[in-house]
Amino acid sequence: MGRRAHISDADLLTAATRISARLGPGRATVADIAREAKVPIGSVYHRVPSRAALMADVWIAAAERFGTEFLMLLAAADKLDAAVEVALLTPRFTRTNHAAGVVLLAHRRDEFLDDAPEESRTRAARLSSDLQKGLTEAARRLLPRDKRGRERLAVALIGVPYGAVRVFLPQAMPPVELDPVIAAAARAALG
Amino acid sequence: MGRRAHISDADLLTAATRISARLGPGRATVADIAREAKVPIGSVYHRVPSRAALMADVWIAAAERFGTEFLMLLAAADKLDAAVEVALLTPRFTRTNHAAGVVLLAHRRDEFLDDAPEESRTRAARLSSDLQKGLTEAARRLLPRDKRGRERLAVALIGVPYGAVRVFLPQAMPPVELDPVIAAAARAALG
DNA sequence: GCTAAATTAGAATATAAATTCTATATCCGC
DNA sequence: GCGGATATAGAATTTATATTCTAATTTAGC
Repeated sequence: MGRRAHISDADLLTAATRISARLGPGRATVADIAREAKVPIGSVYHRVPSRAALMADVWIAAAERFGTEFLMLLAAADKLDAAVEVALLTPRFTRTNHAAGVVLLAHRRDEFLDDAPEESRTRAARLSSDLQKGLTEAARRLLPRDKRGRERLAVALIGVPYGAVRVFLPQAMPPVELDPVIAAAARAALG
Repeated sequence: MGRRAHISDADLLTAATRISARLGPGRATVADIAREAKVPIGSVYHRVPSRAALMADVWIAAAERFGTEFLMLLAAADKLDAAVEVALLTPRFTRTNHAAGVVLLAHRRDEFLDDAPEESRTRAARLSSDLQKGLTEAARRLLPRDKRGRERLAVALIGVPYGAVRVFLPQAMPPVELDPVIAAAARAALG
């Protein structure tokens, strides 16, 4: 077999997520991440081919977790009022997964993906296109009259909660009192 | 007197604003900015003491332009419906000043200020505190019953339009059809 | 207990970009 | 038209980090 690792790959990803949430992906150095994970710098390069690949993994892991839930809820929404519930995923996810929430909401996707290897880019592109598809389909169902239905849905279910939560991130947690405000705003944005 | 400069300080700031809007402040190199401004690298250092100070200036200039208008409108708002108009400043400002809008909305304040010299930090802190003061005062006037009035106002007039516009930035322009959606959402968020 | 595999460990090297330095050009008032 | 002031110009240096390299450990199976 060989020597067993101090930490798992998941632990490294968690450390990288925490550090890049705190400092932003551009300022998260490999040394910072290694320190947070309590492994030497060299060990990091046994797990991942490059800092850029690790950063991409951080974003992809966070986006996958959020996206899966989002699309599940969205697909199940049969009425506009049910769609409004989807908008509440953003503050809820952020409370449960603060670091991943900060990665997705307080930083930019491109900061994580700019130097990413091709494979990571492909996975990230797939996530984005899945989201677009989900929105398009939901718009056809929920806003059949609206020519710009998908855009409206994106603004109401992603943009509005995103902006509301951003008022508090990255330092603070979005308070629970925010949720009804988001719901009301999203509902109004849906027309 | 001495040799006259090829470009003005304002031109340099404009170039820095454009480049950092496009690449993000972390990836905007002095060489990139010098090229955009059509001056040699060395000349940049005749104008500003450091890259960090220039980046701080970029953010401060954008925030000052936006903040002044925002606070003026907010101070003049005497009813909730007038406050809703304030929320529309964000998409309008972004259309008129795309680069400055992207600086303020698609990047993070801290990315511009992290390494800033003390003087820039102080100016930036003043801008933030002016905004807080304006919001507090407006909350007292417009939402006297609401214990979290300032927070609510921040979410409705900053967070909501910010999130809505972010759906389109940095590549696209927020379409004019977005404005009524923002107005409706902001109005709803105000309760 | 020995050996090969897998990992820790961190020093050495490479790289990219900020900053500084040295020279050169232009301008204005005299 | 001369001299100090100010800017251009870009090469040289420094600095901060990513990446690579060489050893030294630890483990499982023989």
